[in-house]
Amino acid sequence: MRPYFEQVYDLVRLCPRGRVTTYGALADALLLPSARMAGYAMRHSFVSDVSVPAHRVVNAAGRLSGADHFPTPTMMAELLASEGVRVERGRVADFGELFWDPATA
DNA sequence: AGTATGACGTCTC
DNA sequence: AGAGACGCCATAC
Repeated sequence: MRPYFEQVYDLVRLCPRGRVTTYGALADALLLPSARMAGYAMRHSFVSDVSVPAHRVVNAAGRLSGADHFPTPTMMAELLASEGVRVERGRVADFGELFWDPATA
């Protein structure tokens, strides 16, 4: 059994460009006991040298809850925007359509 | 070994 | 709609 974080990283890396997923969905797909672990792993991934498209992971409401943890608060939205994801007022506009279910990966 | 801490989720006010 | 309370459980200290 590999470390929790690594499992989360691998799954997030599978997220197609221009799509987004949620912490809860990741937790469910990985059978994580709680969604907090997904977020915790993401935060740790940033301090680690792991390259993970963390900007594609948002909370259940499509909010960019992790934006504050990026080098700059606007970086997350910029990255998403550059992939064709519309971000308005700190949340994904077409979250319902852009949502990518990690369980179907 | 015990306490504190969350890039969450859901309910309540 | 916005804000606060609580449950969740692996890591960090």
